[in-house]
Amino acid sequence: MPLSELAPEEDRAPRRGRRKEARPGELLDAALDLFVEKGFAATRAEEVAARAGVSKGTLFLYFPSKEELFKAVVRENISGRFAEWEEEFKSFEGSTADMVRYCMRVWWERIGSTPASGITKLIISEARNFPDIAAFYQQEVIRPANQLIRRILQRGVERGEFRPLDIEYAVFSIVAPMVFLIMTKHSLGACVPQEYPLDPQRYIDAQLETLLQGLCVRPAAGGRP
Amino acid sequence: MPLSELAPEEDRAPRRGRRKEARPGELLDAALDLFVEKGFAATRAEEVAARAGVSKGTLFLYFPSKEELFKAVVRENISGRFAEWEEEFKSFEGSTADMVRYCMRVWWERIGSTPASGITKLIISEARNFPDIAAFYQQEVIRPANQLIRRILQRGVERGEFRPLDIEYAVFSIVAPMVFLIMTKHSLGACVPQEYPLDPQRYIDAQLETLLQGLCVRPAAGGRP
Amino acid sequence: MPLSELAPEEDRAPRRGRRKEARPGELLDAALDLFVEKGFAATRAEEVAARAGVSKGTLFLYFPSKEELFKAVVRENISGRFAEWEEEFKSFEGSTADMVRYCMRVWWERIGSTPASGITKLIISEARNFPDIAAFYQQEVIRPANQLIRRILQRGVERGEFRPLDIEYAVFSIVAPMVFLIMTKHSLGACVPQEYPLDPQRYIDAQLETLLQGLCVRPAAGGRP
Amino acid sequence: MPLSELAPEEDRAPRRGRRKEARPGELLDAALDLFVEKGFAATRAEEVAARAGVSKGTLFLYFPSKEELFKAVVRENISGRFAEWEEEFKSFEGSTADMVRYCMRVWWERIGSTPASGITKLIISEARNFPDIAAFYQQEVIRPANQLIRRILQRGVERGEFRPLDIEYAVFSIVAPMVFLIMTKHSLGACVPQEYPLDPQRYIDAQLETLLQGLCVRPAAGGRP
DNA sequence: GATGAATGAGAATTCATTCAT
DNA sequence: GATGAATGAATTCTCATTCAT
Repeated sequence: MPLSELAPEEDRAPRRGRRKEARPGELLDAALDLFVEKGFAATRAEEVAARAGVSKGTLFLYFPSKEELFKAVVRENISGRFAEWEEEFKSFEGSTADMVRYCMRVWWERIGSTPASGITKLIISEARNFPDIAAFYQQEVIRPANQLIRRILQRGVERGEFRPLDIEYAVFSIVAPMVFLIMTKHSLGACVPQEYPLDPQRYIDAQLETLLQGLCVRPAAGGRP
Repeated sequence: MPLSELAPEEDRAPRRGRRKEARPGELLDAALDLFVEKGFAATRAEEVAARAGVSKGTLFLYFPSKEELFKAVVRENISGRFAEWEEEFKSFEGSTADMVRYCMRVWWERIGSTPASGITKLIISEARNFPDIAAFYQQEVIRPANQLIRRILQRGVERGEFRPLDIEYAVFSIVAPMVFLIMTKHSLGACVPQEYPLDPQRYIDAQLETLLQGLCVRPAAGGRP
Repeated sequence: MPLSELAPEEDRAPRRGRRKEARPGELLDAALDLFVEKGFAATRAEEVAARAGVSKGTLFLYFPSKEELFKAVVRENISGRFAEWEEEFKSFEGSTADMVRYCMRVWWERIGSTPASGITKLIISEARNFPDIAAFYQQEVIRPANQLIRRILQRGVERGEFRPLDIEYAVFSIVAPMVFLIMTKHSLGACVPQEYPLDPQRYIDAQLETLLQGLCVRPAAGGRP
Repeated sequence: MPLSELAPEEDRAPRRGRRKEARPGELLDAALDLFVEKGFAATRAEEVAARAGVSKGTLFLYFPSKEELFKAVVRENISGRFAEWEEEFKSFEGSTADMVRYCMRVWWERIGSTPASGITKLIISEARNFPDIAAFYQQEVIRPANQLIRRILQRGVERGEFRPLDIEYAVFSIVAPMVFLIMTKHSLGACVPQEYPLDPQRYIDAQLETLLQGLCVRPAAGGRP
């Protein structure tokens, strides 16, 4: 048995033949990056393949067309974690303000700061070229996300922590700053270095401060925001 | 005197034939629409020409390349109105909360609700393909806009109307909802009809409500903003 | 009678409306220059018009197509002077060597040094794209020219001035240096300045020297070269 | 051992399919032919591809643009054989007249009669559209060629075989007939069949006869040339 | 399975030619 | 007659996709 076979595959020079099962994933990662960076139309299939370390032909071995690759990228990066999050929130013990804080921070940790955040920019940029993908994303991500936030706001109002709200539209007070942060990160933030990137902690703190004071009932005096 | 003579010349210009003066504008309008809708790469030059009612060749008579057309679209739609707005705000008499309200509403009227709003989506989507245009836009639009808002917030804080703020980042509490509204309008909002479009008045009112309560000092008691 | 009419037309500012009858000629001159410089296909009709100081439309007013313009250029620059030259030579009194000298020098004066020399380069470059023009040129220019030279050589041989020659092919001993000089002038000579242009007098003298010694009978005795 | 194994590999290569090694050469050959025939501008890239038996796309796989193809054609057909020829001449034993004869005949065999001769017509026709290529050709081909001929003439003069010459310009007495023969072959000669083609042996013999008698010292006495 | 040479439909761009003014 | 805005056929070049190896 040659020594080379003892080393884990990826530790060896990955010149050729990496873990086979990993290829589609690497292609999807590369595709996400490039689609986010340049848009669907301006991304060349060969570039995706090159970044994934395979040849052009291999890309089409796993995905029948560039469009199918796009769909797979969206599917792959759709957070299917809403059920899990609903659970976390159902058993949440603290104040609703804390829920909102937790919500934004955990979102940043698990989504916003990861490459998956790019999917948001991608969908926004490409929605009108792929209306069915857009509808799918609306269905699978945006609607559940909004629903989750709506429940939080409802809880706040019901428990007398938040003032009466136009809940349907108040949702966007939470969503907009998150979307804005992502858009910034993936567009201007990636190419106008003297002004960006924003500091995400400071950004989220600043938004939360104003947001929560804006949502909470104004007490004779107020607890910490 | 026939009524028709009251109409400005260009309204009676021949639908086809010589109209050198009008062409570039029509092409820029068509291009803005299509670039916003499909992105730069996915928009065919011939489509732009067709939408402007001219032939492919005519487009290249006025713009030496598709890329120059893109740049011209951005240049054309850059709001050079910040000086004017600064003026309006300098002489503003009311409360700073009213300034913020005025700011968002007037923005919607003059920018958000017009086709020019598309430029924001366009820049965000294409920034990384056109970094110099992005830098230019940052310089000419974003920086002055942020500066304007920063001044408003400063005024609020200085006059004791707003609580102490991380002004640099508090700016985004005003910008984010506006950008989000535009993005919605130009992406999902244009292709997932069952959930959109948002009602802009209601949206702006809801955001202002939370935003202003979030910014203002908490009074012992307070009239609603 | 207005004063302006006294001045010769071309002396006045030729901003607009030059001598009408002159236009086709100016177009032909411009076209010859540009066709020689860049070739037929690489010359744009608008450039020809611009160099002639008229608009694109005017060009097509005088010549129904770019190809017809080309044909007119060739026709215009065809030396119809062979009859006249035949005459000159018929009554020529001196030695045949002097005829040859006279021939090359007069050719340089009347053709080689003028813009009309470009037609040779043009024909050589474009012959295969315009075989009928090539045939026409062969018929109208090359054949008579060769005929003229053939007669000179014949005279030299008949009078015992020249040695016996393969007259048909000896013609090229006179033609080749002239064609070469023109080709040099209009191609490399126009763009490799450190080696060119050749000095035409010196060139012609050098060629004549060798040529005539080569043609003349060797005075006393001589091994074949 | 089967005979077929003696044939070089590329002779047995499949007419279609993978032939990366052979493609550029085939394309260059096709391009040389067509550029010589029709000129650079009038030759369509697709035609070149078709003549090489491949598709449009394949051409651009090997050459990034039509202009680079042109440059490659010139580079490919530049005779790098001057060193070798210098060698042949250095060790030449016979008379200088024989050298001149050998020179023209060997030139016809190795260059003039091959497709590579087209490069001369190509350069002359396109020099002004590609001045840098022209300069390169001047540098790499014309200058060494002239140098070679200059040395021959010098040898003739030094050994008392040739009369005193304006060597710089006498070079053209050898070059001009060769260039003329090539130009004839590739332009009128290819499209006015009733007068052409010239018989190269007869042409070269006729030129040599006159040329050498013109160069050699006149044996006993001499009338003025 | 993987590759990359080859393909050809499609997009940007050019430019001869037309024609309303 | 002259103009130059407009046209669209023709051309260069790109790139998703195929397929022989």
